[in-house]
Amino acid sequence: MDTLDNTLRPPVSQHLSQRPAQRSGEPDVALREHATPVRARRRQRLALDHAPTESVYVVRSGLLGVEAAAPGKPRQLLELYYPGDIIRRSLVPDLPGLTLTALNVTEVWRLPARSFDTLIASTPEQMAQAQRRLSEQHARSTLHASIIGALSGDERFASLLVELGLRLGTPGVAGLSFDVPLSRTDIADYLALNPDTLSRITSRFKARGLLQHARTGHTVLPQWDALLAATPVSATLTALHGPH
Amino acid sequence: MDTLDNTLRPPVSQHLSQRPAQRSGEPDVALREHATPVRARRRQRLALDHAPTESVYVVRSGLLGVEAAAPGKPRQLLELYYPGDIIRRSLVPDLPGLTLTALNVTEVWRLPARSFDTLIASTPEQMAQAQRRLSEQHARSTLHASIIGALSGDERFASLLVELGLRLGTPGVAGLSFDVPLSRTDIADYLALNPDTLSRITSRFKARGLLQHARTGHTVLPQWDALLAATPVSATLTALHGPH
DNA sequence: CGTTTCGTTGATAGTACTCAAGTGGTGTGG
DNA sequence: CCACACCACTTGAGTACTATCAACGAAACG
Repeated sequence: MDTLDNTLRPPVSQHLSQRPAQRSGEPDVALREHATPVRARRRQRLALDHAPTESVYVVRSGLLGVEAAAPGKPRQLLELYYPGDIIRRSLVPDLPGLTLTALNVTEVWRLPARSFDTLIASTPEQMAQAQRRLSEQHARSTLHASIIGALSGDERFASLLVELGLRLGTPGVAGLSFDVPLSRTDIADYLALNPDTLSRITSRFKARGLLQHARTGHTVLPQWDALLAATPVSATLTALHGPH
Repeated sequence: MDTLDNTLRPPVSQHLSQRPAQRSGEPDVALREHATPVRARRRQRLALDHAPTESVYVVRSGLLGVEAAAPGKPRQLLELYYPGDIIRRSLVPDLPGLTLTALNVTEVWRLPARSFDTLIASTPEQMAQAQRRLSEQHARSTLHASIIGALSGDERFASLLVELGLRLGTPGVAGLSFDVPLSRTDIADYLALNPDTLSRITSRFKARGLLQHARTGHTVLPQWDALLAATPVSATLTALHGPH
């Protein structure tokens, strides 16, 4: 089942709105001219080659993720990519079973790594913006490691809900709502949890009134403040995923 | 007890040697001129300020790490920095209790972020090298998240031993040997394990003959191949921490 | 309307955590 | 030189959390 592509919705509130792929102006017109627009459906894989044929993807809409699966280990969702993010092989470790997958209906710009590097280097603004974005992605990666390493299952799930709420949520009468672009398995693999355990956690959250969701994947977070209180890293998440 | 600073030793073998801070030539003469050399003793903290007074550190020798400690949670060692690595606030998430600490006797170059950015941008080679290094650090961060999230305690510890062996180890008659620059607590916090649990793991490793260590912190890995077999990510570790 | 897939839930097992006691090395002072 | 305290590490026993396995139910698909 395809879930809706939330990233195309216009922002609704100032504090809990989605952001456009690029914040300030459009310094990526040069990229647009040299890049190939690629549309990917849910579960579609994108090539993640090494240096000679390395591609750079710039996310335009939707959600992607890099997966790994060591033999004998459950699949892992290592990183999530939102609109504006930069994806390339050299940023990702050489793990067994590494794939770049669209979790959603997505649109990306693809261009050869060489072209990307020279284009980016052509103007200082583009360079600065790309570096800022890459720094942000690095920080998010570290934050994710921190969440996986230090928090309990409930706290991890609350952290993900906060992240998705900040990224995709639109305020409504019943609370912040959005369509979850991830399947149950995706979420479990992202949070380093067993799907069964995750199911217990979601049941607990629903019982506590922190979460309502229809089977279509549409989710409502009725108590945003309580959700923020349910994870020790809510401030960090807001800084990295909230509006700038 | 201070442990030795291994990073100044010359390489001994081709496959398991240490690397100099910079691999190819010395493209960082410009940095050297504008940077302030800073020496730090074990446990010394270095400022990790935000944008207005942000500093960039380039590691010259020794080992550093960023720590975080959410209230009510054990301390976490989020990332390790080796010679050649670039450290700056914007690369790290805004976690509670965030500090940059020297785990070792270290020497770093410190310079204002603005100066660093302009210096790096002055020549394409420096820019390329800095980006390569930052990509590598990003990949290491993701790999660490993968290790923390998917592997058992034993596998995590084996992964760390492989990492340290590749970075610091010198071949000897009894096996690969090096001085561990991390305390027991450091290791536990880095691997997201309890110190007690870590102690059990090391005992198990010693019993299996994978590890010998004197209380001075000097460690010998008698069976490198068996150690590689003890972690599913040995190939990835070798790619990121081994000689290039 | 069967078949498949996904999510839920219960029972059980495994792993790591917590608390506490014990051990060995180290440094200090008598 | 020994007694003592201190610290880091080890180890045991009990607990908590998550994983595993299996059964069940509901929705989706042919």
